[in-house]
Amino acid sequence: MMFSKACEYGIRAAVYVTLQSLEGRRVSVGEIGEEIDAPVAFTAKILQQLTRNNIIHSVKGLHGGFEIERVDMDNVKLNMIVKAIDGDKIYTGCGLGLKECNAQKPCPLHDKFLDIRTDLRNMLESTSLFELANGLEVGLTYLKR
Amino acid sequence: MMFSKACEYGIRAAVYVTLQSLEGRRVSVGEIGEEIDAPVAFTAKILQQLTRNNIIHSVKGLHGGFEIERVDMDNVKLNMIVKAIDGDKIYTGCGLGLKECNAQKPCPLHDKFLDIRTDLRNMLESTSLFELANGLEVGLTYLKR
DNA sequence: ATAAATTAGGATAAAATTGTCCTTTATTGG
DNA sequence: CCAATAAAGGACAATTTTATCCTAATTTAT
Ligand code: FES
Ligand code: FES
Repeated sequence: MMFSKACEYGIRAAVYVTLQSLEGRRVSVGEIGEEIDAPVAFTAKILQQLTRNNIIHSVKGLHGGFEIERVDMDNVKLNMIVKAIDGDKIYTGCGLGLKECNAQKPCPLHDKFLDIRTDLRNMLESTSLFELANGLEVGLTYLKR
Repeated sequence: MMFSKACEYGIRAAVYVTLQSLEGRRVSVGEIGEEIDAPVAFTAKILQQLTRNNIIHSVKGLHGGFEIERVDMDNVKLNMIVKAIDGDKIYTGCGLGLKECNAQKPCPLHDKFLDIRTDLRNMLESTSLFELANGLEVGLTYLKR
């Protein structure tokens, strides 16, 4: 609705990896797909993007899998994931579909749209994976239903 | 980025029709496509949806075209157009892609997402076509670039 | 009546996104 | 070294969204 499916999966996956890394567990693509209720092979592609962008870390081979370091749980904010997967159209795009958002030659919705986008941006830039994993840990929130 | 392409075209088209109806001019699909820089045949489909939803009015035949009545310029709010074209997933969807947004079993982003969505909703429900056409009329805003 | 203009609507086509499958590469344990 | 395990990556398939084209229906002017 706001993010692509790939991005939604990406965030859910990253949060799940965070949750498990907090317990010291490395997780496989299969487990991730299962636990966030996403197609495994597709999720694998997205995890590749996240590792290439140094958002999570992958280890090949026996006992391998995905993990995230404790510092990164705080340092990685949602906007980094969104940017890695959906690019920055969420920041540069125009709400009414003009080539780019441009205050010099704004679309009729520009001002109102900018307000909301700024809030969205602030939200994404300030929420960390750790924060999101916390609610999960205490059973307040869910990654699938 | 937030609305489908169809919805973006739909809003731009409706605003253009509003602008021209203010001058008493009925406009053709061809002119609309031209003036909002959108594919004509595709725009035609979208205009059909808008007329079926009584958002704008169409007249067939020679000197026909699209128009919108003065009262509707005030009564039609953006949320009606978005709903007609994109449905209500913008209201009911979950930011992280769970089946539906559900406060009983919320995703980790639910609270923060709801704040932003509420603002978006309020914005859409309170801005009318007339308001948007006004900025255009005085040359402050643009429907194409 | 007829011709011209204009929307309505159906059938496709093209492009983008989402999803699957299979092979390769790296790592570990025996 | 060898077998087993797991991510990386390439090729392809399905679905959805976007876009085009053609015909039908409606209205107006002559
Ligand atoms: S120009 Fe359209 S949102 Fe800024
Ligand atoms: S449950 Fe995800 S946004 Fe409400």
